[in-house]
Amino acid sequence: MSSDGSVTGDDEAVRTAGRGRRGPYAKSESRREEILDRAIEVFAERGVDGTSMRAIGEAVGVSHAALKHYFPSREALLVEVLRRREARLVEDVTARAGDDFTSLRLLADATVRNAAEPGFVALHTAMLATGVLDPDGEAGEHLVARYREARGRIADDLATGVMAGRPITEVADVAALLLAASDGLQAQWLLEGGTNGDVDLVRSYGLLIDLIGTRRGAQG
Amino acid sequence: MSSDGSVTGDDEAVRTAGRGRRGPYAKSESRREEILDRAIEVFAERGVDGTSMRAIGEAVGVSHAALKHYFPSREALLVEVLRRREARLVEDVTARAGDDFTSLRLLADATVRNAAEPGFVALHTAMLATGVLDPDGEAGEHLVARYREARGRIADDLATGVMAGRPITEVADVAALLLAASDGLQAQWLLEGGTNGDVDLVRSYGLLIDLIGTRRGAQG
DNA sequence: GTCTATACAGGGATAGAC
DNA sequence: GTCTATCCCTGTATAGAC
Repeated sequence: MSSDGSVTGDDEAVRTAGRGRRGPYAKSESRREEILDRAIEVFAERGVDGTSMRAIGEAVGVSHAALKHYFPSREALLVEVLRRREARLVEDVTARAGDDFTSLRLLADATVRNAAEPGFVALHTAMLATGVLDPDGEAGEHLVARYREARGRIADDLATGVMAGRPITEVADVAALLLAASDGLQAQWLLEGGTNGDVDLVRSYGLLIDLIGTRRGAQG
Repeated sequence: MSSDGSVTGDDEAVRTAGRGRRGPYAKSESRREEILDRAIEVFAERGVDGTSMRAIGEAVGVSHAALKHYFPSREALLVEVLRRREARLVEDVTARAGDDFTSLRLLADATVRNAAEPGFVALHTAMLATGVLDPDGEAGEHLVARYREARGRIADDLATGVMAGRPITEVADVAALLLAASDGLQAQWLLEGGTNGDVDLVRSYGLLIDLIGTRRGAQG
């Protein structure tokens, strides 16, 4: 689901990432990684709202203001957490899929994974709202890119698969619909208390996938 | 879409709403209404993030702390704004629908209305995230009730309409799916800059409705 | 480059005036 | 019942030490 495979997603950081030399950003990079690790720990323990800059700073052992040398804002830091998680999810799901994977199958697998990580689903929902309120902010820019890339990839796959021969606008709409339903169902699922609640995330999403995979008769 | 038709949605307030007598809550009620009116003005001018308690307080002419006598929190106040808007939307859409309205048609009409009010769509998305992060908070409680009611009503309508004869779980899943797709598409739509962007909210949602209305072959 | 100190605005909570 | 004053905690911003 990520728009790229990088873990850091930071242009400057990428320049030196993984190399042993002591370049201008070498230390920054490892420090960034450490801060992210701590942030994820705090996040796992206290949730999104509990992950304050001061709490992360405490976990790292520095003042909250020091974090701004590595992340311009709390929003940017949380986006980075999200980015990491997305990259990990893509890896895991594509690995599991083996040879015969389609976007539809990938999406279904990702949903199963999501159902096992309610904390990250909540983070995604929160960042989506943040991005919507400010599309030019860190969350917004990341999500715009991520959704564009995902819609494009899904649409391509659909166009050469189950929707071969359909008009492009319809294919594009279905791609948007697939991502939208995932986000919306996740929200209702969390609202109902997750897996124990009345909303069955995996089953409902599976229904949409079936609907698209087996549909007939739409005039086009 | 609201779980009820009330504008205030407050049990105590409802007791005296609309009556002329000077009961214990009469003054509170008109003051609440005034605050909400001002809040909506501030909200329209400065957006969700700009609608601080202090800003509303200024518009009303009191300190931000005074607002707490009418609304326990900013979250509660914004939920009330949302509630009002939902009630208005239901009125307008049902009025327009005339005799032959189904949930499917109503949902499509509501989407057209939503596309004309991006500010409120953003508010809804923001409150949804707030509710997800804390389902027991004001936003969470309202949304849980609202979605349950909406899912139930849509499911009933589907069961006696286009989905007659289908298994109940499938009908319930489609109901959740219809609300989910609406929320998710709205988010992508706002992310892409609204009506001028690459995501066509009304068209994409219409496609889902067509998909459900004309579907065949799903094994039941 | 890394970090502390500090100041400011926001939401929330409480005490107490009237 | 209505409201101000005030305090706490948060994210953010800046100055400046090293």
